[in-house]
Amino acid sequence: MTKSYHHGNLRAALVDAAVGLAREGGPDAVVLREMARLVGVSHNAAYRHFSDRDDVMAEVAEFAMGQLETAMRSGIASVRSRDRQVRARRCLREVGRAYVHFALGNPGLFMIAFTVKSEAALSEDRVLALMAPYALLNEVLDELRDSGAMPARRRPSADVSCWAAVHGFSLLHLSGPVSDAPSTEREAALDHLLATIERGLIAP
Amino acid sequence: MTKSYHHGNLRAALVDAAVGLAREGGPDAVVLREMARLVGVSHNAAYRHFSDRDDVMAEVAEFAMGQLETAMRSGIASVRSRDRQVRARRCLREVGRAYVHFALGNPGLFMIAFTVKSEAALSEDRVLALMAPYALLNEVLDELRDSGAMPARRRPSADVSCWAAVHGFSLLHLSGPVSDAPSTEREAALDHLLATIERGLIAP
DNA sequence: ACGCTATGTTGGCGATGTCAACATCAAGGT
DNA sequence: ACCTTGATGTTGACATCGCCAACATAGCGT
Repeated sequence: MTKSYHHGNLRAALVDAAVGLAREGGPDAVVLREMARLVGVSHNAAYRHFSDRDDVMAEVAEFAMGQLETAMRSGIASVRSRDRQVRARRCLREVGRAYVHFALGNPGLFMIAFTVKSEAALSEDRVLALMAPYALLNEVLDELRDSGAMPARRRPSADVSCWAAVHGFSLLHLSGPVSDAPSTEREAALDHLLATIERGLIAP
Repeated sequence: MTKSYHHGNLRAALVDAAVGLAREGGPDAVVLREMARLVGVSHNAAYRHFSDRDDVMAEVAEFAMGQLETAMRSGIASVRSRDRQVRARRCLREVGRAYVHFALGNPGLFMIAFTVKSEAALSEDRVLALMAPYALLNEVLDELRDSGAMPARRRPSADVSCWAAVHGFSLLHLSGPVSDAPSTEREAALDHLLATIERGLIAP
């Protein structure tokens, strides 16, 4: 019955295929006709489930952001400290490390997560899903302030600063001039970056 | 005579057109056939001067990096301090500010500057040209260390940290979730970011 | 049983990057 | 002066892609 004229859940299958393509070759590899080929359906079938290629991209981006969020959450979960301030600081570091590790480990997905057209009309909950990692970072920073580890006056801009640092680090290593650095060196550089940001935020 | 069969300096004209397209619409707008149309020459003419579309992109990227470098240099030139340490710190800030301002002021060019395929066979001097902004940042950081403003042990990873911060900040505002922030707020966030990084690097 | 609507399919259009074959010019050796 | 040669530009074609229109089929409610 799976071979019937109607696929049953073509949409999910197409998203799967799109995610697969995205993993392999990044944004440019997400090709509607190739998705259809993979699923065994004829081109144009996707237009019954997606309005547009951008619509597909947004779907993949949502998936990627979800993956990124769980990666960040498991980073937080790995923190064991009892002291509240120490714990808050560790959480920030682990969130940052998880972010970068996800980006470097899933380059295609990561690139797509930030390829969403701003002009594209996004539904309310889709926007919410795309912002989940950002919201999580904000929680961590709130705790950093509430625990007293960071001066409260730094809180408003801390989110952008932290995000910029790890985001830029990831991109420099993905499509930038330091993309050929060995992983041990890269890890050391990441440690230094996270430490620098932490010092900058913590300093009284 | 300019209307002769042979254009004279088609290559330069094509690069001009490509840069123009890049300014308008970013990487995707750099279309070989459109370049040819703008110059008034038939498609495929570009293949006598460029091996590939990637070759054209590399050319535009080189131009963009050149512009970025001069922007950074004029940022440095605006620093007036006499004290060596203060001066070094100001230079770092102005370089960072110039980087971000260039990115936000020339989104298309900036995006292309970091779109160069790593696999593409780049000539030695082309690689050098593409790394010029990076080299300039390194000079500034060397002076920050030599002046004693920054502990020497921080020097090795400082380049990546600084670059990551401003690069990430730029991208978050260009294609990220904070792209709709008003410019005054954006400028304040940039100040905070630069201050945070500076604190993180300077701290003993 | 009938029809309505969601879902797939076929065919086509315009655009793009790239290749192959051809045309034209500019220069230089004889 | 002429003719060859290599560089430069053109024409035409092919494959691929996103998207639109027209058509076909299946499943569901009445």
